[in-house]
Amino acid sequence: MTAPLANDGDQGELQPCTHSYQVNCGNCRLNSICLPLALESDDIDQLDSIIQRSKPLQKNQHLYRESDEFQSVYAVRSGTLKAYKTTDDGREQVTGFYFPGEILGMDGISNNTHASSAKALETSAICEIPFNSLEQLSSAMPSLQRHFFQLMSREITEDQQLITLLSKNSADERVAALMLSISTRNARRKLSATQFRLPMSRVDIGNYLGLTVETVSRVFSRMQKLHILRVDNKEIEILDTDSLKGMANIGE
Amino acid sequence: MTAPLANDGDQGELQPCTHSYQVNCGNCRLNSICLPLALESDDIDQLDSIIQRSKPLQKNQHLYRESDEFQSVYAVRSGTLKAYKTTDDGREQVTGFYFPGEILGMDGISNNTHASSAKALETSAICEIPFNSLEQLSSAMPSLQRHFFQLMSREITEDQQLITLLSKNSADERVAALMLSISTRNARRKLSATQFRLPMSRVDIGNYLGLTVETVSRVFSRMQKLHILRVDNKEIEILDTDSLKGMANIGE
DNA sequence: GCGCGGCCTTGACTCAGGTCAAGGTGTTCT
DNA sequence: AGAACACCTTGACCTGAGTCAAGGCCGCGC
Repeated sequence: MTAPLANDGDQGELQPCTHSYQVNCGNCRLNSICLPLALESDDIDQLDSIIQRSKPLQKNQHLYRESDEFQSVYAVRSGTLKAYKTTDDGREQVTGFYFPGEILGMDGISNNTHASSAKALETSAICEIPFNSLEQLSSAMPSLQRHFFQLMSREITEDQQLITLLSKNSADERVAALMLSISTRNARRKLSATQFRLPMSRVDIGNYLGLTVETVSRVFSRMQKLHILRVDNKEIEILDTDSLKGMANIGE
Repeated sequence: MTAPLANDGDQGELQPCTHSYQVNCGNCRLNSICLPLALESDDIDQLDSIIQRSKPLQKNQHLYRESDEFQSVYAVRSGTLKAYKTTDDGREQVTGFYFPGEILGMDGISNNTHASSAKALETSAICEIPFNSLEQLSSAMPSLQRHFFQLMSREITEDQQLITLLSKNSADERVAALMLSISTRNARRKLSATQFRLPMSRVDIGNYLGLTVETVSRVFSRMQKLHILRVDNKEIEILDTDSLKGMANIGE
């Protein structure tokens, strides 16, 4: 195991380190999200050894593009990414937002080709996990194999949540649900569950939720009028979580 | 490899055999769909040995229910199933239809709990694949491990297709897309791509596509008037595949 | 054969959210 | 500092799909 360099241990997501990438899985403060399994530290070292950390992605840079050859899955170390598909007639469908600790790119496994594109919404640091090595390691480490099955299964259940949301819920409910989802994911990372900055634009939100920008904007205004949210451009404060949950009208 | 028994080799999906379950993966005519990998025949035998075939499910019987403990994934041998989630306020969201050769239940892996329910739309024969055994076998058989990663990844990309459909497409486009999807899946099983019987009700179709029954019905009428489809209750004939594709306005 | 219940279709009306248009605000580049 | 641009908000209007209501069709049990 490489010894962690002085300043990098808790570097975390806020100021991506541009001069050194000596983070490792053992000292990464996201590993409880990214690797929820109680891996043996030997195992962590093995996993660590296949992971590649390159220099951060700038805002709007692509991590991969639809129809690129699939080589790796990726873990977000800092920043945020959006995944999206382009439809035949050129429109975009945002299929997900990825926050630190979350894994993306798994939709490329089935065809050896990425089924969506992924683009940084802000400067973002990424861990690249070459899939071939991951497969080999998984065969040798049942707990890792299981972990990846679980990760993929979670992606499926989350997509199904979104399907239900799109198919059954009103604009208010959709936006409320997204705010709650971001809140929960923030809390998992030990950040505020009630105050945060949205990394994505209103267009992206609308696109993800199957709404127009105008509608998203009107919903925010409405929620603000009802004192459920304070909205200042991208800064969000949840004033009344219970009402927000009521408005979302869904599980989570 | 065991020699196929006299009558069971091509038993197929039409008349599920209620008196004998001596089908095996080696002689199953769906194995090119279900196991697209060129497995060694030794490997197939091993896989075959962990698969359990029980008696067929009758119409409306559940294969599993939301929040049941997750034990197995399932392959459809004959018949059709629908998977659905029940929302907090008691409404249903159909998340998928499963035809012979297709695998369901993978959404249960992440929590050891099924995230949806699965119910037979008609009498259906099922192969049960206990997940623990599958995991063990996967560790020993890299090609099987890869195959399951791919299957799960395919489920993800299909869900993302549906997300896009729900979020961006009109009622006409949604129904057209579903008809094409069923047509393609029929063709894979060497059945007619242009004539088939819908195993699901209009309610289920509407529910799956985020539409009301009335709208689904109106779309069918419209397509019939345009001579794209012939619709006689559940019997569908595609008269003009190109127009249907035009109407669907999507990739597949 | 008849009556009942489930499923499907059609019509008339309503409304949530889309579209179009205008103006505001914040950020970046020179 | 100022211009240019990207992004956000609000209003007025329109429309596709939902709702409500009625009637038809088909299969099943008696």
